[in-house]
Amino acid sequence: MKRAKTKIFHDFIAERGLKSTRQRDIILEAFLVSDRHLSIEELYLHLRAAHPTIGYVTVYRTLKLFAESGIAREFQFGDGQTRYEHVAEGEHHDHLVCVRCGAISEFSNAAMEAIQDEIAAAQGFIIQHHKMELYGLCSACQR
Amino acid sequence: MKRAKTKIFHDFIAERGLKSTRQRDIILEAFLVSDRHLSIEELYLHLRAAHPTIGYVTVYRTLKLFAESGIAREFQFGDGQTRYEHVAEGEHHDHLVCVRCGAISEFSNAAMEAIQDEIAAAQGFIIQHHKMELYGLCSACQR
DNA sequence: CTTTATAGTGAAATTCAATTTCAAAATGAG
DNA sequence: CTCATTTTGAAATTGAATTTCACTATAAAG
Repeated sequence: MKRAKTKIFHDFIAERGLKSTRQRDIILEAFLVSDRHLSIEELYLHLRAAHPTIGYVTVYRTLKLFAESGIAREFQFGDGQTRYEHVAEGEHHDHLVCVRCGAISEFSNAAMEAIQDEIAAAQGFIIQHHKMELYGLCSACQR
Repeated sequence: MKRAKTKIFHDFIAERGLKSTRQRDIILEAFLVSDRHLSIEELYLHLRAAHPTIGYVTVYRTLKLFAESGIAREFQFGDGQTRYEHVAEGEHHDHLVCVRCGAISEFSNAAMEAIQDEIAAAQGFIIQHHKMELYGLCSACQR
């Protein structure tokens, strides 16, 4: 899985005539090993411990490249930071976001997708993608 | 409807010990008559034609007040601007967003809400609110 | 109808993350 | 190794939201 994404990204780099650099490899490794849903800032700070020479901008640009290559996806939850999550090929899921602790968990539901298609069809709308997030309290934060 | 919201807002102003001002009335009137889903910028520019002395900041603060009073709701679609939409009491709906022309239409679906509740319950999550947007091409933009 | 304490206004300044710029450094094709 | 091209990282810029502050308007009390 991790290996597969590494290959996808390296292939992407090659196809586009881009260069393989030490920084990109380090950032890729850190991203793949990380929790899902990291923001640029979070990944940058995390990396800085072991690699103080890698700049915020490089992390920013590299995450963009991950998104373009298809191994990551950009997300906006309500906190003003752009987050990047891992993408498993073919898989789609939505999110549960805890408004207290910020934890993000995932779910997917075929019935829901079916209803979305019906709704869109009824209005002659062609869906390209969607966003579905449930905000509330995770079980740990209920007290 | 429009009258009802005017009253709700005026009551809110009174309860909070805030003051009724010419600017607030003008902005309220313009908001209620407007298309739904206006951004601060859009409403500000629209107002400026007839009321050049009203500042951006006042529109910004007044829209926030509308949201607090319950007659409006803040929304983030993908375009970097915060938008405000009219709220009908008790009513909830979701959005279809055209990625080409930016048109926003609405729908609501009871079955979908039921599924959301099931999903949350299964994870011991308590939903406070949700966000559901379908992005794609509206019928007018398919060609 | 004043007075006066309080809230509101608007311009300018600030914040905050994202994005761009640019000179120096690294990569890799030949 | 050489050189054209891409990358990098710091600094600058952008764009929207938000805060500050001096001045003005509101409305409650007298």
